[in-house]
Amino acid sequence: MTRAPNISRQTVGVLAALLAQPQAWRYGYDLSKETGLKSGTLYPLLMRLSDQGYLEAEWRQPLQPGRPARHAYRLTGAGVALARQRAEPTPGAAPLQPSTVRP
Amino acid sequence: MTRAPNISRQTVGVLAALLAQPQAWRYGYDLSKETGLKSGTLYPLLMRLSDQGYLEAEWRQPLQPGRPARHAYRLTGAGVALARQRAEPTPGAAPLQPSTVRP
DNA sequence: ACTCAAACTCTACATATATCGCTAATGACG
DNA sequence: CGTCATTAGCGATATATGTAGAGTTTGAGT
Repeated sequence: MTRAPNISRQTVGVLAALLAQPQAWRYGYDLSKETGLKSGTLYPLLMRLSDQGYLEAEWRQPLQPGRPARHAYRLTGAGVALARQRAEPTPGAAPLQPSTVRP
Repeated sequence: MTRAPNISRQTVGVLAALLAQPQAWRYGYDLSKETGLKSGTLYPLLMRLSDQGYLEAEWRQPLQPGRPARHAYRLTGAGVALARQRAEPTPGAAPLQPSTVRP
């Protein structure tokens, strides 16, 4: 391993958005508008987190025909833990060693 | 009525494309590439012809999730007749009165 | 400090359909 | 010929997700 995964500003932003309502299913399109990320950044990011077990993903049928189906995402238990770790750097806590941050 | 419907170059182009294989179901996206028409021109046109009974339309589920469903179109009997009328101006035939062109 | 490779971002493009608002073409009628 | 209503075209934008390839960032090891 030459680099810690899931620590980028963009990833942290998505985790924070998901952590705001940890049990809600969120759509990629809505997350992209909320975080300002473009599809080429966001969707690979969501797929990575999903592959790593931090998100669960589900397809939803479109309400209107002619619109694409929607991919819904939600944090798993591990995802909530990761998001808390990244989103709340525990300001007054014990000095955080760099290696602590990596899973 | 102040103007004859379905006589524009664009409409005739679509009718000609459909007439090439009169019983095949064709997708809007493919027709747009074949005829060079942009979506803002093509889809309203297809919907008009469909509303007027010249086309039958059917939704097809996408092969991959995440892609939009496809709207398939095919000429009806009336559609074939209209397309022949428009596509083959019968060069040596009797002089075509303007009113003949209107349905 | 320097190199190296994995992890990641970003622009552009592709898939498909549809609506909105302004403009242009058409042809009947005066 | 000019006016006027109807019909249609067209660019822009929206809905949603995804891939490709080039480039950047990061941190471990030297």
